[in-house]
Amino acid sequence: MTPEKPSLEGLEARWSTKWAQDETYLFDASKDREDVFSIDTPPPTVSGSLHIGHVFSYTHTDAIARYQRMRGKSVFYPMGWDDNGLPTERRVENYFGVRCDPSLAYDPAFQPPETPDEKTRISVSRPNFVELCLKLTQQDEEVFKELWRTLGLSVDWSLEYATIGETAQRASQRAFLRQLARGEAYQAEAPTLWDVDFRTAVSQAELEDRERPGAYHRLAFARSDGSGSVEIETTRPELLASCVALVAHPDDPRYQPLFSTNVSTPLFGVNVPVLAHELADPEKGSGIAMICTFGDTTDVVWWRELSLPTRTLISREGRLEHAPFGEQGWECNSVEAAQRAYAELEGKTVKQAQARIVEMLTESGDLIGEPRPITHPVKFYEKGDRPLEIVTSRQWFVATQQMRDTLLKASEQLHWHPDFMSHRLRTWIEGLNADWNISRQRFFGVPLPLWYPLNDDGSVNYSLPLSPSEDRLPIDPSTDAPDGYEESQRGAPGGFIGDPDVMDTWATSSLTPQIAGRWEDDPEFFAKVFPMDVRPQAHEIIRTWLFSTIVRSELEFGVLPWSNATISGWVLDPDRKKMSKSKGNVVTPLPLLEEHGADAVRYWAANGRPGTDTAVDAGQMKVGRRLAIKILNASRFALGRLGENPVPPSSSISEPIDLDLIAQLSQLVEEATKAFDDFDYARALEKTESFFWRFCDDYVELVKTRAYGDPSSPATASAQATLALSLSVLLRLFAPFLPFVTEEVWSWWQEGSIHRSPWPQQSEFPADPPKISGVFDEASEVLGSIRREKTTAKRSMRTRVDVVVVKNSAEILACLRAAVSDICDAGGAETIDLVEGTPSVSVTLAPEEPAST
RNA sequence: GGGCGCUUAGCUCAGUUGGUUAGAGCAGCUGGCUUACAUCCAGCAGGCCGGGGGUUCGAGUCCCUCAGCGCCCA
Repeated sequence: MTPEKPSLEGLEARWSTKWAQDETYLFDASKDREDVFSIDTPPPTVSGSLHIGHVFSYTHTDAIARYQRMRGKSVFYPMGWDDNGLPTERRVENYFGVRCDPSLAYDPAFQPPETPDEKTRISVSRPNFVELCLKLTQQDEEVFKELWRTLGLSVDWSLEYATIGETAQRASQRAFLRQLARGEAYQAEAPTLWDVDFRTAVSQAELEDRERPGAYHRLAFARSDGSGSVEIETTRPELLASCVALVAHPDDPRYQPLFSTNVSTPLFGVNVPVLAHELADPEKGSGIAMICTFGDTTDVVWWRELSLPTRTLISREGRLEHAPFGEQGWECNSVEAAQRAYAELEGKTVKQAQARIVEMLTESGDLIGEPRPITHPVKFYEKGDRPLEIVTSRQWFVATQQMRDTLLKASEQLHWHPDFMSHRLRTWIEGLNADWNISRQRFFGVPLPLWYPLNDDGSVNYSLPLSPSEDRLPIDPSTDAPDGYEESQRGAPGGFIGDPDVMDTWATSSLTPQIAGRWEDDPEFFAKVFPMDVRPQAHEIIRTWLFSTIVRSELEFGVLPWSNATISGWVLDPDRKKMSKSKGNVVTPLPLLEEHGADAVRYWAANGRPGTDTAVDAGQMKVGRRLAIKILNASRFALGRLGENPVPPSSSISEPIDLDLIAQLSQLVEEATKAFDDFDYARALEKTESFFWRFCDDYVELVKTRAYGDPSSPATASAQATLALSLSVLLRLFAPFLPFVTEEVWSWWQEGSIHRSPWPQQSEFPADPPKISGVFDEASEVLGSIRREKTTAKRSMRTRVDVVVVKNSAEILACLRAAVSDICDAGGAETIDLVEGTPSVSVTLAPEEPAST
């Protein structure tokens, strides 16, 4: 039944509850694969803040999900929570005031303090820490879930997963073990990008360059043959003790005579060779550089390609560690002098050491001139606060560099929306310079499912890792024992130890299709959803999430994990600035949802073109709200005309203007369908919206009088049937965007959920194919002239019109003739004269009635 | 340094393979209580389509170039 005073209030709560009860969005796995539409939903990082950006991009995907569902697809639309990894660890440390100490034993009675002390962190065991992580992420997930329901995402909540959950752990460990078995994963003791605060390795994908002030220090190296010195420039003089060579470009005539000769380092007197390599930039500094182990990634390349020795200096905490001058590999001219000099530096942080060594070099006279300040890009972990160092450590890698060609081909096969986003992946793949390091020296994550045997002397035999059989997964090597061993042998000579590391969070996230699709746990189910139809995601994680997902899928299955990738833009603050916590301009979504309503916020989001950055715009939300209200009112009118009578069949649409509207409607359906098939939800909305306003402002006004007539008259039946059909079609076209208001109106006169009803099809329209005659447009034009005349005369719209003279071509007049009666009714005109001639419309208003005072 | 995207009304943006007079919404202004809606309706005004050059009968749209902004990669 149509309510007397329809309203948007409370629709979110009412309908989200009803949808949950009715399981409206339940995925039906019994359908054939071609009748399934599967979505690789991005699992939001639950420990991050709720962000209007979430609302934005998830609305886009939801609109597509709803469209596909109405097209008859069984939609696989899961929701995951990305809860493992560093952001959660950080949040847990701050929230509970704790710190993880893996050397401690589990304390089952541990309770976090009520009010955590900012300064003193309580040390807890790894299992206790993980418990706290699980506790907090569960709370966070509830908040997200509530937001998603309010927003009206048509997620099937029975498909919920978490990246720290058992299914995810099993899938991650299984995928890793299979890569290990195939030789795609390997371990290596190698120079690794290292964050000294988090004390973990990071991967190339997690790097970012930041512009930092630095200075070139010009240092003099004495030539070993006593014939003077060579001056190099470096931004990192504190690494001087780890210098293993100097390097210049092979074509550089200034240094060609020096190649293969030796020089000795200032202060420490270590003899190092002068070598040639193309990566040395003649333009940079003095054109000759010192190679240290290791100052940056170029040092690593030189070190590897020139087969240089290693003299490690930087510890995992970012301090200068002991340098055994005089011992093997640390030979120098004067052991005593080198030790004395280095004693000044040992134990200092990188920054402190630099300050001290500059003083020392100044005193010794080896620093030439003043340091020359520059600004240069420095590599940081994207979540880190201090520059990355390079330390040598044992890590597990996935061999991605050898996959370059496969990956480039995969990128080309993927359908990108928008297309140009594919460049991001291509340049990333082309620029790969390291294999994917997947081990992290952290705590809250999926453990590497490996143990290592201990030799009889208690040393670790890393070369023979022990792995569990797949049916044991998931395992935790810190509490589970490998096959053939007893727990009592842990740490004992001849026994075993567990791998202490966890996997990179992307090593789990890269398996979201496998995790959500129940890979190996339910092969039949998996075959129904994988490879998936679409991966929606943001563009800043193309090099991480999108890239790594393709890597895993190609390695395991040799196929792309999905056929489409939809890349959403960013949400900018109302001043078009990027939102960030530090700027304090992050917009939280709940107040907006409460103020404007979910449909209104969704309307704003759906207006954001695919891949386009969009500013938060309360004005657009107001427009959306107005649209929703308009839908309520227009529906009330249309359904009010039908009264208690049954909906007239579309075969009773007979009036030319009605047929013309239907023809235009049919064209709209075609356009909206095409746009949606191309993932262009915004175009579908735009077309539907502009049609709808014209429908309300012109069509409804033109046929209003006729629609009020006797239902037994064909003209009235035609108008009523047109209103009913148009309303039904328009509601369904709006349903993916405005799920609440459309469901509300649908419930007034239809059975079942609109979100389960079929997407409008051409077969619903009377004529096939319907032809646009133009009568509606022409009639609207004349009606517009009448309105303009009244407005210009500052008269009410109710003002009567004595006569309207329409001049136009015979063809158009013939077309218009069928609408004369409707125009007269809508415009309040007595007669309309149709005259052949140059196009014009003249309107004569009835004289103003004398004031009745 | 290489690449990608953007630049259209005061603001936010459409403009689909080149094709009448460049559109919408918001804001502004002027009117109107017209029985679906005043949370509304009608109308008006507002633009060298970033600059320059070229291709074409015809360019917001294609090509070249310059500038500014944003991003990706090194």
